[in-house]
Amino acid sequence: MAAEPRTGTGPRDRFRAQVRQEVKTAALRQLAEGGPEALSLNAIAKQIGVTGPALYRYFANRDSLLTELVVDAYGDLASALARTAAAGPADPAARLTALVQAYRAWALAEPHRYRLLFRAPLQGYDAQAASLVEASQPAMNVLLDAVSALAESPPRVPQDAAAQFREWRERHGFEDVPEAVAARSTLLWAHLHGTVTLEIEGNFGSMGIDPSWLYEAEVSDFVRSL
Amino acid sequence: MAAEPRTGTGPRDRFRAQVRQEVKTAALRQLAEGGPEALSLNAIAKQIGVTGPALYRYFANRDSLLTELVVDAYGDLASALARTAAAGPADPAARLTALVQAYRAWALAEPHRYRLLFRAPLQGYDAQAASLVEASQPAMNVLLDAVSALAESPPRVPQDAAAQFREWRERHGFEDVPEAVAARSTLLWAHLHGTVTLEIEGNFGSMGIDPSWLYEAEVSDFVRSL
DNA sequence: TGTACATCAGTGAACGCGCGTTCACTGATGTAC
DNA sequence: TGTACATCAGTGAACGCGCGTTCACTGATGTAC
Repeated sequence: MAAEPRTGTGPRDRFRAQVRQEVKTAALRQLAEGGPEALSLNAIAKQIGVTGPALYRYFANRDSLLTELVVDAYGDLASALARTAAAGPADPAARLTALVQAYRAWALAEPHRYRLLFRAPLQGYDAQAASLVEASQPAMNVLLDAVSALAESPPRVPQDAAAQFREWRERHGFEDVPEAVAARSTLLWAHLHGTVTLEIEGNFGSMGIDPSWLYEAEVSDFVRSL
Repeated sequence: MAAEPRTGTGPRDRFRAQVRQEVKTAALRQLAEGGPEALSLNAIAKQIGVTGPALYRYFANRDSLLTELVVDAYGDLASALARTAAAGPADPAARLTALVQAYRAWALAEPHRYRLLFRAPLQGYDAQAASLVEASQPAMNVLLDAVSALAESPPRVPQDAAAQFREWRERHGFEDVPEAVAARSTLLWAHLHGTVTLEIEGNFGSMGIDPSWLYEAEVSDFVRSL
């Protein structure tokens, strides 16, 4: 009943890895179809043609599976952003625009995964565990870089706010990012998150509005504010 | 077993109204303490010292109760904003700042109710029903007014976006609001929502950051963008 | 190449729990005469 | 003011369901000699 005995490359290990992936895929499909809380081990098991208890060969329990999905999603979002940053235009403003669009596109393509990342912890699930905070860094990193490239002379930020961002920066190994840039990036991220959230929850849809314009205004206002 | 037989003012009606209120209060307490999904009729019944089926005297079913909580919350938020607008400073920019703070304060004071309004519908619950869209109008109204007062010359907005907001405006009886103001207000609202959401979910807390500065920057950037 | 053994995936039954909702019924409360 | 009756709040049992998780066990699979 050990959930993760050891990692090797024998035939059994490959089989394990494959089934684990199947389980995760089924879990995501379930999240996508059912409501956001629809993650039932028994239902997943049924979907991959197995009885419930069999899953305990692959995951210690429901929370472990959930955590793994969250970490995967952070990784996926980060690499989507990194890909955009790498392939995008050299002009900093255009690149930031591309990044914002990539962020939006990722959330729209898989709203259930976006929710997994930023929703309140489900039923006593321990989000903000150390491993999760760590997993969320790379995505933020890409944004920070893009804003840095844009802000030649760091914008003004009140002293006490700056102090908090200085600490945050040092705690997470972003030593080379000016605190004002960190602060400004956070603001952009909060705005982006708000727009994305409302869009994926259908709030703009029920207003009959295509929010594309909001994103454009968001970026251009932001650039002008630097 | 009729859930809402008729409304009068006899002693029995007063009793009914009182119990209904008790039920709602218990429901909110439960939402506040348990996770966001923790709304169990049986648990509510136990809390007010009654068996489960008794609740069906007062609410048709779980969804009805939920809907009523949502409508109440919209009303409460709207009146908090209206109170702020009425009592606030005459200067339009200062008043908008006060409104933003009031919005934030309401969400912080009762995060579970804020989530109730803007979260994705819980397990197949039919949000965006007509009655709910209607209930959400008054709060938006206060915001629209404040932005109107601020925007003497309506800011530029792309044609197609303007057209959508024109329709939205007419559908909801905001005929006297310029579409550009509606568009700009929506942008402000989206930004505000993002910051508030991240704050109540504890994302800034886990970064060790006091987000007050973000709200200030938000409003001043917004005012400058008009 | 063939056999013996250890490993491990998966089963089926069971645990205790909670959920929303229905139903027939009891007993108290207000109302009409 | 007193009695008869209708109204209605609340009960307790039951329905069918699903949940995460444990446990002892079977049977297949890979491995070592």
